[in-house]
Amino acid sequence: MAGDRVISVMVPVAVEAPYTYRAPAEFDLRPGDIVAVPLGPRDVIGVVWDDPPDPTIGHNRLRPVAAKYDAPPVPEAVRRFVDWVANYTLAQRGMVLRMVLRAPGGLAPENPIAGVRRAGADPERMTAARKRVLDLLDGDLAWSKSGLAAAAGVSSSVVQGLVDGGVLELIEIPARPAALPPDPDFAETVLNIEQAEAADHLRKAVEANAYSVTLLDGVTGSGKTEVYLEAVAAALKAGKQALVLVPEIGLTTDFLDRFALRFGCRPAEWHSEVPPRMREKVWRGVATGEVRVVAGARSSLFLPFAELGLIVVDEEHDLAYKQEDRVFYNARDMAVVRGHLAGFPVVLSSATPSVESRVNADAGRYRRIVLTDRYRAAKLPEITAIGMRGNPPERGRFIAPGLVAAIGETLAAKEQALLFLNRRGYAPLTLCRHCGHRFHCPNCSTWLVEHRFRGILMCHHCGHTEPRPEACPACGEENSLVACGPGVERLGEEVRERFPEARVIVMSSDILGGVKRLRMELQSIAKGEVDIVIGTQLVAKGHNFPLLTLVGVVDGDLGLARGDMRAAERTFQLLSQVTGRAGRSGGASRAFLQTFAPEHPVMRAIVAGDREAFYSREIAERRDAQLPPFGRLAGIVVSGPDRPSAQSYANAFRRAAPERPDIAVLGPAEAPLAVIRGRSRFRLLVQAPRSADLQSWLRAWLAAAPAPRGGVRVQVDVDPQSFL
DNA sequence: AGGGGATATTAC
DNA sequence: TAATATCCCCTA
Repeated sequence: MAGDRVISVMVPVAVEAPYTYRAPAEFDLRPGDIVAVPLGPRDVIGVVWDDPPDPTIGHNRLRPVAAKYDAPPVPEAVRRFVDWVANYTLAQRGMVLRMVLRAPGGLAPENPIAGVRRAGADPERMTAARKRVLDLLDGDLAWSKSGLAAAAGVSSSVVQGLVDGGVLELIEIPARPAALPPDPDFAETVLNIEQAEAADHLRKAVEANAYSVTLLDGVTGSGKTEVYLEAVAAALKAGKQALVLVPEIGLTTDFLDRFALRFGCRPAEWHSEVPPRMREKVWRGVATGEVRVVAGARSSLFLPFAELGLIVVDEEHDLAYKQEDRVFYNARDMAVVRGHLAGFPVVLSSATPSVESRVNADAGRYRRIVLTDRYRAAKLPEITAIGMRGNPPERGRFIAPGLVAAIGETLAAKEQALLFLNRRGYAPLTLCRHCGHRFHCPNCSTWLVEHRFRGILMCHHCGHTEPRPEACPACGEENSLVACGPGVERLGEEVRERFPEARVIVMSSDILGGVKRLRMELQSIAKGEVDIVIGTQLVAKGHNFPLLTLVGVVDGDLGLARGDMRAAERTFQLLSQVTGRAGRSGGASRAFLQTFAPEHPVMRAIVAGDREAFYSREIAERRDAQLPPFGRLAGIVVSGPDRPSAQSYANAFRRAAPERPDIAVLGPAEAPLAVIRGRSRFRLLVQAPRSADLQSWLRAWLAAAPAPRGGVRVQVDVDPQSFL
């Protein structure tokens, strides 16, 4: 039609480029505007994008934009971020945009709450219920309709009756905001000298209003949170929004409370447990600028902040920052990119930084601030290694004599102990004493883990479960099945036998009752209602156990066995975090580390409390490691029901290989990496030292090689630094 | 023939 | 991604 324009709209589906639509002139659409557009049989939400419209789409095929939402436009910085992330992760731009638009209800302005207020004389007929309502309505005060009914203990029809009789008048109360505005001057934190200097640096970085990355590297209990909250305060004072990324916010009430002590109220939260209504509120508040601070899981990185001026990544080394489905990204790295694109500082905080971040700091790309003192007189525990060859537990037991003695002493002193074993369930392997049969997962190449409490055998890889039989399925022998090795359930059994009077709790991610129960259990531990806590890595992360004076690590070597590049790093991080749980409130504390390899560099670094020893060794080791040469394919990993075509795709790679001697191709059978979720999808896992070269090479390769049906996905697990 | 499951195609 | 089309295998 005359006056109509042709525009590009990015839709949240798996497509790379925006679609082209006809825009009725009265909409006056500009890039960033949120619209509804027809797509196939339905209408979807889309965003007007900056790409020039595709001229090859015939004008008669163009469909008109259906509506424009009355919502703040998606800011330029967020649009460029979507483009960048899609390009880097080799995901479709539409799928990245989808992560931005994940609160569809957030687009309509929120309905005000129905409220009432006293308007006329007493009703003609007074009842007891009516009187209770009117007694509450003293003066001019407005109440929400439902709140008033609840407070007076009457049904809402009583209130409605008073409205109909003209005694009350209906008014509109604005809906409550997602979060109150945090006050940067609410309560100044008392910092030690080291912290004050660090806070000062961060404050200046925020005031500079320019891109920078600071690695806040401080031992457990050195008060990193207090320091970076000062950066948040500076951002608030500068009129900017701030985002604090945390690995699993659903579980850290502790953090929210500390935030409230500093700023007078809690931040807005964003994570999977936030109910839909609240999500919408937060999304809208972030876009309008009403919400000033968000604490959120990795997906909060894609919120449409109107004026973001700071991102803090807490526990930056945590693996929970990696998303490994649909769009593959590491939120820590993408936070750095977000700061770079919009020109604001990013703070990475950890007691055990990732090796990548340490290397970036050493190379001068990040500024590193080290906090060495523990805060508020807390002391790091004294750590002792127990060599399992020289000092083994009794047969059928898993706690070494030295650790048993230490637990006894701790109980006698009315103190709290934590036993850490990173293995869920009762026993990692079940076999038949008679014929030697071992229980395998039918889908994976792993053993089935016994969960005795639930009476099942379970695969921790794919989730397959089967009941634990009475007789051996191979030879039919009764009562011949034996459990081999310990899991936390079995450890609990041993502890209850040895210390029958102690109050014991076993915590792992498969306890029933979810987050609620977990929070309650953590509270009862903090109140001292538990003597011995036994747990998997759940207990290593973030939770504060103020009464803990003893930590025992039962099988410290567990994580080292796996052949992946980061095994040593992960073990170092986990053991540092879990031993650091002890002694946070001051006083003497101890940790024992049971290990088969006390001479292993990771174990020695933990026992000596020497972080630098670990990092210098690990960095040197990786620098000298025989990395696959540039462009070498480390493997093709395939899953799903589509094995034959996976095989043929692998063969296509093999045929291409002779022309590129630097490419090694491995089919699904030999792929060194385990199964991926997703159906009939292929993913190349690629390692290369220089990601920029790799990216351009991959792009060229993908352009030259026809993609198989179902598509190719490529995950590049490298640092994005070299792109910036 | 026709149901059900898996897989392929398409959307401006 | 979500809706729809297509293909394949099975039973009857």
